[in-house]
Amino acid sequence: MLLLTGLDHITDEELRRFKYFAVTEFKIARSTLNTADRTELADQLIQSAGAASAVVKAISIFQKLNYMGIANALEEKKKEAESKYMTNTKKRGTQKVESRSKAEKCSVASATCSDKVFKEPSATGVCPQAKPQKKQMVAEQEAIREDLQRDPLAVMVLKAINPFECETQEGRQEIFHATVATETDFFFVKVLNAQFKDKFIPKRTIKISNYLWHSNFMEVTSFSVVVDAESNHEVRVPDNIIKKAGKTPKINKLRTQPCGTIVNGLFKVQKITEQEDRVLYGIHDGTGTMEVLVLGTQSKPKCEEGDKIRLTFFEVSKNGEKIQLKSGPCSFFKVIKAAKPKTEMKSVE
DNA sequence: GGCGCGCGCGCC
DNA sequence: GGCGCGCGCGCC
Repeated sequence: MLLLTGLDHITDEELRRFKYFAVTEFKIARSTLNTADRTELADQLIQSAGAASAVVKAISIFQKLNYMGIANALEEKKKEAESKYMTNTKKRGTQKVESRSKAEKCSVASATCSDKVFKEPSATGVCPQAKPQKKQMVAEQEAIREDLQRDPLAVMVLKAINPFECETQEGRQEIFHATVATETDFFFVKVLNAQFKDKFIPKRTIKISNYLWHSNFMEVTSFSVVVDAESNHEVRVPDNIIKKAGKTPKINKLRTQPCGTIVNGLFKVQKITEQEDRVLYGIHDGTGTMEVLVLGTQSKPKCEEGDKIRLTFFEVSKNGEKIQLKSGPCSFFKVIKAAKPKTEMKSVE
């Protein structure tokens, strides 16, 4: 399962390079390797070297290919799995029930989970057919190297929106956004695997590890591990933080925020400018006005002056001297129609 | 010392 | 979650 998780995170081109090294590292015929897909490859590696040794060798290949993000993450997962195996072995027989319930709590997308995942790779939510663009992949690995947070962080879920389809580095997939908080802070989360939705239930405390920290938001990927916290380890979030987390920021405040700040909120529209591949919305509140740029809306939602727009995961962005809110690849945009004024009386006295 | 801004709280 | 009020702090 560890292997498969690692292999799922590389492109087809990288897979070919992996196989090139695998021929010498493992004693497998090149012809057999070449036709293997990710699942078959993982199977062959294990057949050839045994599960434990196959992981070690795979890590060494990832290191040779300089895919350090993946190598490190695999190494970490391996250690995790080993320590789990040790405790399970010790407890076996006396506390079998408890260890099983632990495994069940663990998400399907986690690499340390039951071999069910191994037999059904589609259940991991990672799309093996995806052909990410090379440049994006490099950027992603950079991010993994710099921002991968391995230590579990306990947070309380404040809010989670319904999953929706969006274009990511791994192709088109279901993602969702959430807001979570610790005792002292709240932050927004981008979850790139809709299977985690059943963990992101408001008021629940969850532990997230192997997530990416993007300076102003958290990114949970298929590589991350999300588990329910033990009932006696609940995070208690003060009311003022909960309230602040859900508030729409004031426009004058947004003007002072650095580029890249993630913005969620409900705004009143006063002007709409439609262009071919984009729509500009003029928004206002009691503190000022601002522009919202929504890119690439194939289906332009009908919006009129006076309606409101709900923005999720928009970014503060600079367009020349002008500060605006811009949609990113994973932004969510919704028009909320203004309440219709009471329809005209049919008969006037 | 006065004014203004920002934050927190409570009501709707 | 929006809105409005009040309080406290910092600057002139």
